[in-house]
Amino acid sequence: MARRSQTETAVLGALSMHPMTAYALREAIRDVLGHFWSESFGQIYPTLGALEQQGHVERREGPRSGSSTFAITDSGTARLRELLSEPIAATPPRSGLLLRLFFGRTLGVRKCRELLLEARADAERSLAEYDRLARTISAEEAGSPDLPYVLTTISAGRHNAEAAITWADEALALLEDVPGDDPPANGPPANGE
Amino acid sequence: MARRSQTETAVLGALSMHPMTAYALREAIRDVLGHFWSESFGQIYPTLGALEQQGHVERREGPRSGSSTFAITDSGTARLRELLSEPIAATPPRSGLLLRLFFGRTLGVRKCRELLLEARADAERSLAEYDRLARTISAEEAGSPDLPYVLTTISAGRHNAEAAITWADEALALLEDVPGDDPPANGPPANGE
DNA sequence: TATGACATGTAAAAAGTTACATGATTTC
DNA sequence: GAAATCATGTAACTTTTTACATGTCATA
Repeated sequence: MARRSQTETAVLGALSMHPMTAYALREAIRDVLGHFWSESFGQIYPTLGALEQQGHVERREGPRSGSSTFAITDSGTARLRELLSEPIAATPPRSGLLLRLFFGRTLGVRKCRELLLEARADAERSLAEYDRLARTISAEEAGSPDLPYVLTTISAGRHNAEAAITWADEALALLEDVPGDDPPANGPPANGE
Repeated sequence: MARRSQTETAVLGALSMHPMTAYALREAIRDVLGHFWSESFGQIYPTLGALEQQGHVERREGPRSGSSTFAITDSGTARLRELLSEPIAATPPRSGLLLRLFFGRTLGVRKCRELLLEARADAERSLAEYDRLARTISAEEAGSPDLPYVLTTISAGRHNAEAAITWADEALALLEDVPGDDPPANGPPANGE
């Protein structure tokens, strides 16, 4: 699955739930899909244009003069089904946190602890945000056939956040026992930055 | 933190553990950092070259004629410490699995179940791999000051994999109750929207 | 002496991000 | 009537991936 077609998936998918303007699409992708997917806005308009040309979406009159609402067409739904059925392209992992911890000897125990505390706090915040989101969406979309699927993805986020908290606590405990070097050696230890 | 400097971090970090050839560096980045970080190999040689010019790494005679072993210098260690201290650049999430599940109504319950079973199996495999890795590294690096940090990152992988398994089971149970539509062939699912 | 692992690199293409440019409409 | 938000788009830039080109050494 070429990368480009993943933008297509996100756009068609969002439109499969409600017709909306390109602007609303941006926001939906940022605020709702945002928890597990990201699209750069620079790609949305070109993709929408291409989808329109292919007849997968239809441009209708928008809420304002000069604005358009886009709706998915039957062929768009078929295309979406096709895209969703393609094998999942593995996204290479990139965790800046783990990269830093891995080289913790050089970074120093103290800073590692700080990073872990931050990560823990972030995860707590995410947890609260997922709960809020689940409540909001359950209310807004009550009875919608999309609801169980949406709740499933939110639950994935919850589980990840919970795992992050457990892990951080464990790692903090483990680092207790590590000699508190705080970078020894040569270089400027407690300075710059 | 510009993207480029993250490649620098990975390269300097790996060399901070052992001096090695560029080839071994590639493998270390693929096999060890690979669980939470990825670098495209096309960047490693140019980055090494730049680091050499800046005096952060030193080229020594390698194990073969024409090959070189690279070692980190004092200024390289200082630079690494600097890079590790920079704020973590948030990497935008991109989960192909969640993107598909989110639009599960269009994809169909059956295929969603298949995806979840696959994800569960993947997580089980990861779990086994993390255990193997932890054993190998504990033996190979016994007593190394890097060991606790390395084990911490492996533990993060374990926790994630465990969370994925719990979540998948939960999601599978939840999807039991969803009307088994399995998209009415090709036509629009519930309507035209 | 052929195969596979070791070893070093480059160039072109694709993808993604960012910042900008522009204007309409609502709300305070 | 000023500010915030809604709305649409483009261009330049950076990053990343992929595929390729080349050669050495051990070993079976």
